[in-house]
Amino acid sequence: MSARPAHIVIVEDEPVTRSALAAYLGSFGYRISECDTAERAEKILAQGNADLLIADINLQGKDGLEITREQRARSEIGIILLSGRTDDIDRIVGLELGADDYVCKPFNRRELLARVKNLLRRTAAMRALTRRVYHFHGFTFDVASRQVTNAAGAHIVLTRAEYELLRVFVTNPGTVMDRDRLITAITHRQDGTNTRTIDVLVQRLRAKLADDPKAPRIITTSHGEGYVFTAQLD
Amino acid sequence: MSARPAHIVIVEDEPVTRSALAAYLGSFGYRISECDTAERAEKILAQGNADLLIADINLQGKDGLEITREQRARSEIGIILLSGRTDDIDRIVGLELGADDYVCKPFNRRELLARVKNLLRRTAAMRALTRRVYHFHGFTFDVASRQVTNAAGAHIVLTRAEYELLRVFVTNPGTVMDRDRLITAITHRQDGTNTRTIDVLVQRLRAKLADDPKAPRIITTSHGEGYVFTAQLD
DNA sequence: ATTTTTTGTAAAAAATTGTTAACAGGAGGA
DNA sequence: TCCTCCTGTTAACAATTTTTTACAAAAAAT
Repeated sequence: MSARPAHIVIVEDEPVTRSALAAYLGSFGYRISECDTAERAEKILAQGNADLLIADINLQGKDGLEITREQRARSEIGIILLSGRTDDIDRIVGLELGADDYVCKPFNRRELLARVKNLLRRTAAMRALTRRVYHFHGFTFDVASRQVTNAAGAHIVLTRAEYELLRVFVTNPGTVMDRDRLITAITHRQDGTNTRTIDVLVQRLRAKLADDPKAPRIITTSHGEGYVFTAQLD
Repeated sequence: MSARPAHIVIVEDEPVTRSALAAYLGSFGYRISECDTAERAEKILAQGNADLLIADINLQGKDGLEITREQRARSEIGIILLSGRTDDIDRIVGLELGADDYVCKPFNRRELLARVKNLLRRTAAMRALTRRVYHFHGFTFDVASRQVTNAAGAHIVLTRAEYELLRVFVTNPGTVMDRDRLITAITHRQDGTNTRTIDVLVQRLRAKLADDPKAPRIITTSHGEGYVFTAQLD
């Protein structure tokens, strides 16, 4: 039984470096997502559950600096840039764009681990303080305090799984998500959980949000694909 | 920069480097305290209003690494180490002691400025957490004197374990903590204590804080994972 | 129109937590 | 020293949450 490990996204198009780094950090219990392009990384980052981004500055297509600029504009995720060059200008530009750290290859992995740990300590505190409140269909959903109130102001009690499910939906509006993705976002188990669990949870969440399954306005079924959050966020 | 400029303490025994650095950072509006020894720096840091520490690793007497170890034990102040050597070992030791950054001389001052800015952004959130008195849901919790008072001003007596538990919660808001972590935080031993002890302590703490277990607002159960402090700290 | 696949729902089963009570050991007082 | 009170801990059982299972209903495919 251990607390949810930090989720680290690695973007690096050189396979050897990438997998070595992933294996090393993974061995310390972090949850690692490996990507070879900026586009794939952004898909994962869009899910909103990543804690730290490690990006190579020299990528084919969109590079590490562009990812840094875009991510910093929308979140406070920790960012560490990797580079093959020990160029001052590159480093300064990266840092001024808001990257928290800049490590030159070849890097000492123990040093990188120390930097990762320190940065996660910083961002953990920041995450706890950034308050996100969503409004839809008269409901108010406070992510930090896990509270939901309806249009009448009544307090709606959500269980942990219902809360996690609503959080995934609300942070990915308009995106069809299949059951596997929803399961991994919700369960704390390691082994495979039956995907039908999602159906039951969706049903209970719909009931609490007064959403009619036959004409859903908040959580819509996408037959053969999964579910989508279709309420208007205001 | 806001009304109150960030306060940066510089410890460097080489006068030229120190005053150049102080002048440069000062020109960006930061409040700078210059010191040439660890002892003087500690006096200023003890006042508790510093936001960032920049320390040379090679000082006469107590060096930068020792300062780092001591400060990290008592606060979450941002720490940047300076060094004349590009030695891997020195750097790793510094980072593992909890320094947020490590810059080798001769450093580019624009780079250092970028690092200072980024680190201050991170610690701004953290500073709110290193307070001594917390307010939530009408309660006041004074960590130093172990006192809790409710909205009516009545004193609430906490036992040692209840106090330790509340302290862990309050200093890690929004973070789901499993029972093992909570156990080791309140009993300072590693051996197998029944994790269900936490449940009983949480229940008693909830009772004293008038938190309904069926719709908790202060200490929320995260089924299968642990507990989270979800009250808004103000 | 019929068959197949997928989803909604209810209810049981499994896992986890809430609550109460009891016990051991330490602190402090008589 | 013995006693009492209090705290931390464990155990037992009740209540709740999560997951699985089963089957009806709906949607898609043939």
